[in-house]
Amino acid sequence: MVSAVGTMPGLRERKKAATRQALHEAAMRLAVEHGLEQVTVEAIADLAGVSRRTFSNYFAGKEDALLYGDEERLRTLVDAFAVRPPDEPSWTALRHAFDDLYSRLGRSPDPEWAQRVRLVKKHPSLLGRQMANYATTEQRLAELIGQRDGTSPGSTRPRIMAAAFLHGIRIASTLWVEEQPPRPFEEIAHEVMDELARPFH
Amino acid sequence: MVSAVGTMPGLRERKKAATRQALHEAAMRLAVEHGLEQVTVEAIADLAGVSRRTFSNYFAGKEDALLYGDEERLRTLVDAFAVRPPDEPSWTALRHAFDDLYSRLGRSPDPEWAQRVRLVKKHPSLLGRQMANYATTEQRLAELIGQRDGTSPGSTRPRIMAAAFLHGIRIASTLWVEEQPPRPFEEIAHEVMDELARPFH
DNA sequence: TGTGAAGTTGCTCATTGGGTAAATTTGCCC
DNA sequence: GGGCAAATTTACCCAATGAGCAACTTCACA
Repeated sequence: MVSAVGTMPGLRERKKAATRQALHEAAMRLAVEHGLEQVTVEAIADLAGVSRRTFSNYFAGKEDALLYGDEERLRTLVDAFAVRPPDEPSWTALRHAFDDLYSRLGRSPDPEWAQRVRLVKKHPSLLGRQMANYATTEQRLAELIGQRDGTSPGSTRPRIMAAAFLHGIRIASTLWVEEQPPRPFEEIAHEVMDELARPFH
Repeated sequence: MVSAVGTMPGLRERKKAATRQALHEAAMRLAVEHGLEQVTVEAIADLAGVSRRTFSNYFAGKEDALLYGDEERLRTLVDAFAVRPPDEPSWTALRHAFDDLYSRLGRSPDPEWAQRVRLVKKHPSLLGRQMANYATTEQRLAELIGQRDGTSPGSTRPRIMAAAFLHGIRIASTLWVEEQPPRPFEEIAHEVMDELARPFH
């Protein structure tokens, strides 16, 4: 067999990733075309070429399937933060991780992403799942920040920083799809981050 | 009839509020006793003395019934902010509104509240709904802040302040139920708010 | 190539959310 | 008090869902 070099995950893992991605894309297509409420799990599974039962093996519901892209985006961001040089202060490392992912990626970070943000705005059920993603990500990120800064576990500082950063990104993305005329995402995000640095009064 | 004085909302409205409250309390009792997953909508309706269909007229699901208390708490907080003197800067007004509701209420702001926070920590489905509540509240609060500060609509500043304040409260409440030994809630909340004022680095 | 593990599928069932229409309760005017 | 209109509850219903189970298929690894 022509084995690929390095850490190719094996056929099994690749197939799983493929069906997961297929289900996600099917959910997106159908939701954009017909609106979320009109989309059944069965239709998604059909379009992805698997059974309804298999859908349940991958996602807890159509909302999860739809937001899988967001989940990945957040995971990537956290990973990028985790590998920043350890001598960087956390907030700097967060902003650098963000810049690495978005600013360098050019203007439109992800063509589907804007659609997803718009879908979330329309459907409250999506909002819940998305916010839940942010909350769990906040947890993981806070732990990483705590390790980096060497603060005692249970300290409030890392949690607040994690929340501020993530919800800053969230707010920036909603502003991004609202703003008229449109501005590039990273510009808005930077503005939000700077705003966070300024004290409230 | 012995009509009550003042702005009594009428029997119809009072009964609606009563059943809503009854459903909420029934959901709480059952969730605390048996765990959220074991609780069916039918059981909640039974305990509240209404039909399953009536439950649906009040809440979209058991999570909503459970988090009704949180929804009210947030509504009260926003209302308290709205009636602060208009010359106060928004951040000051937010903190004063908070103090009015919590500090003056004595040590334990709500005996059920801690239970709810714990339930949300255990069940991800609750986390989603709760975060959705925060997101919609964030929207309303941002509008009020924008009006008070006279910023142009669509400005980023009010949204960020609303998010910072609300998620500050959210983080404070999770810390509150975690912390060992326990500290009063408003102390933790103040600490979090102060932390938010300090710039990140 | 064989053997066990992992993944898929069809079947099934309890639960759910909501449409509809009948029945009941409340508000209000006489 | 009686009666009518509007609001609310309820019973009945159905499509959709999430998940347990057992058979079947595919993959990994020796």
